[in-house]
Amino acid sequence: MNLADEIIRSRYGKLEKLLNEGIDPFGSKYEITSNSKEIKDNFKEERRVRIAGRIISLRQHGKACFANIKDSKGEIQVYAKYDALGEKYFSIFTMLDIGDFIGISGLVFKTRKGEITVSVDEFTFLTKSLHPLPEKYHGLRDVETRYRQRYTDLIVNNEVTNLFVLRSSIIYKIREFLNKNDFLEVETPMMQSIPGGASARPFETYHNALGIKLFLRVSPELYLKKLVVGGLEKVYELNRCFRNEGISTKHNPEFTMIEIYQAYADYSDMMDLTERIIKFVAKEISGSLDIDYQGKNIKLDTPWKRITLLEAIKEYTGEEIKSLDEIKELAVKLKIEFQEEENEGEVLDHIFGEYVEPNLIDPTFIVDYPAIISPLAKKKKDSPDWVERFELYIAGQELGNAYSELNDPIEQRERFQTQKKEKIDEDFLLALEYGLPPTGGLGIGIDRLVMIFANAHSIKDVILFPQLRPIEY
RNA sequence: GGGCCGUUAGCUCAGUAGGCAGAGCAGGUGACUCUUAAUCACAAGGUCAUAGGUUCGACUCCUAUACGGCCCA
Repeated sequence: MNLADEIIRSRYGKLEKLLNEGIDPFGSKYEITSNSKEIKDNFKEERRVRIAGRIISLRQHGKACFANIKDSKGEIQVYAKYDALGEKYFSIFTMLDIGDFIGISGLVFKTRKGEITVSVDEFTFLTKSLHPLPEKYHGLRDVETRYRQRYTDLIVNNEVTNLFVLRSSIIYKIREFLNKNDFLEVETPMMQSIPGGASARPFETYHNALGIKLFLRVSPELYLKKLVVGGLEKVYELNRCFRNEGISTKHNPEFTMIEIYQAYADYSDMMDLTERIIKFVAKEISGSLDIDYQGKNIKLDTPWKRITLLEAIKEYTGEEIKSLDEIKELAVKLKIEFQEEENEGEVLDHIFGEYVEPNLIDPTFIVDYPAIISPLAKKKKDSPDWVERFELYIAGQELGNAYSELNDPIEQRERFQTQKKEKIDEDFLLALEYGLPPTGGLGIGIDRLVMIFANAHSIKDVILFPQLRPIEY
C-alpha cells in the first residue's frame, strides 16, 4: 500500500471512530454569528461567537490544541483545551485532520503573544476531509495541478483567492458604471445557426429536436445590433465567447468579453467611453491610475494616445506608406512573412503585430483600420478604403476593439459578399433594413483586463478553470 | 504545428562520471495545557510520468509517447 492510500485509510479510520461516537462526519447546516475578519476587526474580550471553516493547521500540545480555521474572509486561530471540553470531546477534537470543516462556538480572547483567538467551548463536525491538502508553507506550486484542481489552489494559495475576488470586483465595477450610465444589460444566444461578428473558427454542435447544426458564438455583435434596431439604445452584454483556435498565455478557447452599443454615437465616443470605464475601474479597485504589470509601469492617468494605424506603422518601422497598395512591398522590405492569398489588411496586421504592438505599453488607441478586414464597420467619409474603427492596446496586448457600426444594409450586403463567407446572415441584413440608427459599438476583453490589474502573466491565471487536455484516471 | 525545458514520497524540493533513493512539511506512535512554519523522540512511506533501447548494472544515457510550462507560428 502506498502512502496516499495509507493517509486516506487513516482518515477513513477516524471516520469510523466518529460514527461510533455518534457523530455525523458529514454534518449539515450550522448557524454562524461571525467570521474570521469580523472577529479581528471588532475585537472584544470574552465575546461569544459562532464561526465555521476549514482547518488549515493544527498544533497539538498534550491537553491543549491550537488550530487555524480558514473561512471566506480569512483565517483565525482557535484554542481547544481539555479543561473546557472534557475528556470525550477533547479526544474527538484531537482526531481532527487538516482539511476538515468544523463549526465552533466559543469566547474571543488574546493570547500572550497578542493573537486574537477563539477559545472553543463547543464544536460541531461539519465535514470530514478524506484527502490530504498540499503543504502549508510552500503551498501548491505545480501549475498543472493548480489549474486542474483549482479548489486546492484556492484553499492553500491565498493570493489566488484574492485574484479571483479582484476579478469579481472588476466585473462588478464595470456593471456599476454602465448601469449608472443608463446602459441595459442583456443576454443573447450563445448558440447561433450562423456564427458572426468576428472572423474566428467556431465550435460546432447539433440540436437534435430541430435537426440543425448550431455554433457556439464567437461574438454577440450581430444580436446586440438587432437590439439597437429594436430601440434599446444603450445595451451591453458581459458574455462568454468561444473560438476554436490555439491556446496560449493570451488565448483560452472560451473567454469573457463585454460588448457595448450606443445609438447616435460613433467610434470616438466609444474611445471616450472605453477610457472612462477603465479609469473608473482602476480608481475603484486600487485607488490608483498607475499599474505595475510584469515589470512595466503603465500610466492610465494621462489622456490616452490616439494615433492612426498608418502613423503607428511609420513611428515604429520608420517607413511611410500612402496607400494600402504599398503594404505587401513594405512587408517584404521588413521581412514579414505572409501568404500570397492574404489581403492587404491582413498583411498590415502582421506588420503591426511585429513592429508596433509590443511597444504599446501605456494605453493607446490605434485608429482607422482597412475596410477589407472590418466588414461591419462604417467607412470613413473621405477615404473609402478605411473604416472608423479603433483597437485599444495596453501592455503590448489588444484589450479592445470598436467601430462606428455600418448601418447601411445595401453596403453591408456588398461587404459580406466580398468576404466570400460561406453563408450570409440574412436575419441580420433584414434587421438593418428596418433601420439601425447610427451606433457606436465596443468590445473589451475582460480576461486580459483582469490580467493587467492582477499582474498575471498568463490568461490561465485569471480563469478559474482554464482549458486543459483531460487526463485519464 | 515547431523549438526548448520539466515530470523523483500526499505537498515543496534535493540527488548520482551510470553503482543500495534523500530532506522538510503532511500522515502514524509517544511526550507536552499560550502554540503559531510549535518543539522533542521513534517508526513508516517510492512503478524516480509511461513504453522501449544501450549497459554487468539506468532515476541518471538514447528513442518514442503522455501531460504541463515557456518561446515561436
